[in-house]
Amino acid sequence: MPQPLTRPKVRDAEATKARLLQAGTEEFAAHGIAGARIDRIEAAANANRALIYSYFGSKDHLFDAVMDANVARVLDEVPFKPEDLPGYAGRLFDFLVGNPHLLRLATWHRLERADTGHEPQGLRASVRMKTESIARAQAGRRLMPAFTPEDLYAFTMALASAWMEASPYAPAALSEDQLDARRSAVVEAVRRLTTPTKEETS
Amino acid sequence: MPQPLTRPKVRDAEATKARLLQAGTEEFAAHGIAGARIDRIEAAANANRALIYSYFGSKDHLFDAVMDANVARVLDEVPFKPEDLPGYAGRLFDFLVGNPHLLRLATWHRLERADTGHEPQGLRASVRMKTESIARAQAGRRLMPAFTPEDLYAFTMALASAWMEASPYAPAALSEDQLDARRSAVVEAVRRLTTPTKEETS
DNA sequence: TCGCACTAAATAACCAGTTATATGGTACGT
DNA sequence: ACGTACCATATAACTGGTTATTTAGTGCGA
Repeated sequence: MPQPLTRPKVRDAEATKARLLQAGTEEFAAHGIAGARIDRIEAAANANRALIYSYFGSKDHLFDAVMDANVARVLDEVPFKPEDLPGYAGRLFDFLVGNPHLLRLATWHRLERADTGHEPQGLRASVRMKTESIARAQAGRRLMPAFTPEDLYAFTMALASAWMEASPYAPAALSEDQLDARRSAVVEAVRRLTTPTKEETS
Repeated sequence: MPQPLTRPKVRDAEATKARLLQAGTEEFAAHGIAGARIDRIEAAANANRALIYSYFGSKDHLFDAVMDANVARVLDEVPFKPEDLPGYAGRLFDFLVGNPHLLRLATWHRLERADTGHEPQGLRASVRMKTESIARAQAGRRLMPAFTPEDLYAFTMALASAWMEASPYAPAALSEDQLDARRSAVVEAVRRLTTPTKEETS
């Protein structure tokens, strides 16, 4: 990560934007907006700081662009099926293990940028899609109606990321086995939210 | 919060420290460590900035002191019984609703201060006490052993604060009824983690 | 030759932390 | 009762370094 990104031989605005986004992702994930330093991004991206301003407008807007790009990745790479919320939780857990800065970026966004009204591109629509499909699955009796769709979605997200709230930044501290055990526990927990209890009848 | 705190007529170091802690709590909860401004704390506390340095040493150490004070409050005011994790989740939920900056402070701590090695006074001991008492309750068959004590504790915390991860800073947006409904959902969710499912026998 | 990618240097504001000084209370000597 | 030396509390002004953003260009590539 301290290694500066490599530049193509020819001038390429798109490639430079990509490098700035990559360097911005790491810098913002590590330090947040207020703690991020333009000169560190400049150095890591191997690009001149003025380009940040001509391509993105400001430090804050670079953060927004970083958020948009990363949220898009999650939405693309973690498929969602309302009938299989435990599986979704497991896949989300895996994704967060593999991409530890994502949770940090999302958290910085909530803390530093929630009141600005800017929301990551596509996030609201995606959440609505998910809760509505949960509601349809419940109406079609393919899913327990014990919780509202919003609660069920929030709980699933919370459980999938619960382990990180207690851990330090680097997840490498956990062994393969410990990681598997945690993943199973998360899946099992979500299963219990979507499965009838002893005294309930379907 | 923009209203400066009132000063006693007589000089009183303890009262000044308390005002600095109070002003620091609000400033740090709102902006984090990097975003907090000494001159704003100075103004809000109605005290001189140099006192921050003579009483606490630095901006970072003031943050640590703020954390210690607030963590102590939670530990004091939210009683824990391993046999009643759903009730604990409900009480924690209530406390977080009543004290919205606490979750923000804890989050800033995790993001900005986790790698410094400083931990809030008494937190580690309290967590150990809780997980160990969960383990004892499971051994004594007063609690389902479906999850490890650590997982059960982490999940309970995550569910109690799940609603905030999705909401903006001010929780005032929710009506009394919505709040009650969310609280019930949290309690019910934790109950399902500690109760046998249909196919299980005690 | 024209536009665009890119650069170095400048700028102006900001900000954590320090210092030199003042002030109020208090204990003690007389 | 009175003065005064002493110390903790408090303050205003300052310092030196940092930081986001702008500007005035340079030169590549088509």
